Amino acid sequence: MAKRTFGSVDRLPSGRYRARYVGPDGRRHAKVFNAKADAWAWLASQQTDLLRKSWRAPNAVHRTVGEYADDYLARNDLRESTRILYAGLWRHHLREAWADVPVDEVTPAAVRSWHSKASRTSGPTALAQSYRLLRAILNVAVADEVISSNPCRLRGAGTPKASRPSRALTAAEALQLAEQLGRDRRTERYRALLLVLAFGGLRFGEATALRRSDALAGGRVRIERSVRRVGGRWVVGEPKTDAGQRTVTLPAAVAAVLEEHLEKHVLSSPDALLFSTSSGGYLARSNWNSTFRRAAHATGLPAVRPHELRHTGATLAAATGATTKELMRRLGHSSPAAALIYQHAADDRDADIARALDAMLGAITEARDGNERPQ
DNA sequence: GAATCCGAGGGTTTATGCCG
DNA sequence: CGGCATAAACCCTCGGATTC
Repeated sequence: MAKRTFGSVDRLPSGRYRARYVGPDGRRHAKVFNAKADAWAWLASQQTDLLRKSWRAPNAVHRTVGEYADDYLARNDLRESTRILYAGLWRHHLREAWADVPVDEVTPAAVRSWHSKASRTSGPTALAQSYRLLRAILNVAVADEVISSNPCRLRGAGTPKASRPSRALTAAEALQLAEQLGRDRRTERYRALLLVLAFGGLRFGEATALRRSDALAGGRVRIERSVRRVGGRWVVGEPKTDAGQRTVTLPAAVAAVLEEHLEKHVLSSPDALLFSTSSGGYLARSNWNSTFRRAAHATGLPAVRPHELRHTGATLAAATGATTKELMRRLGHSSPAAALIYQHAADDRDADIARALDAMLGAITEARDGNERPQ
């Protein structure tokens, strides 16, 4: 049942009348009048403003984009990594242009001209992300009803162009890289890591969080955590869902290399890192990247990225005919979307399926001809 | 002493998850 | 499905250590 009146009017001890209502900002607004009718009239006018979307919270109109940004970044429901990312976007791409502009003076034209100017100095992704951040910040002002609509209306400006897809290395290329790493005694300790990434399909952060005690018998590796760097500090995370926690079995040849690696490069303590820097700390991605790149260059492989090793692991697993569920488990995915990509990548299998169908059809034909079905 | 590599830092870009 | 949040990867740079 709908409320019959908007707001309420009550009588104060002084004998005057006070009109009150709860605004879209969740706060209660009030004004005192001498006459009861004036109080109701004021309520009616506020309601009209609300319906016309022209209602403005008192004192909020003149807040600047910078003030809204500060609030936005201070929200406690942002993860630290996101806050760091957004703070960087704000500092590098938005602050100079927008910090001192009152939110109600941000026009679509101003946004457009900022965007076209910024497109000359920012990369496409940074531009799209900072545009989205600006839009998100101003959306708070819209929610506050300080402005009636968001001036960020550039079509498609929030979605950067997709980059080129990454390719998976072949098993042979991965082995070639491993050999290359083994040639130099300085990079030899990276060889096992490369093989584990390529044939186990582990995420880099999962591999570098592995400890001696996670290497189980039978070439199995237990993945229970991952490590990443947030704002210059190492953060070891336990996966929130069960999907990330899993045990991956490595091919025997890789397991053998890992055994050797354990003897030569890993301290004896059960919690010694399996793949660490020479000083025993977590392996930084940038260092692994450059080592990887040098090896790739030395073997004459076309441009490859370290992450493509994971694609290798995934694609090879898919090519063995693993089901979506099996792939998800091995890769630690919580949704099938990613695993499906690899299954498509393993489309070579289609020919095998066709051959198998041929065999079945042949068998049926033979049976119809009265022959025994060959077993 | 120059060349090369390692390790670290920080900004940028991509991938994935989640939710309405 | 799109927007947003977040995780993860990429990329560049630089100082100091190591090797040649």
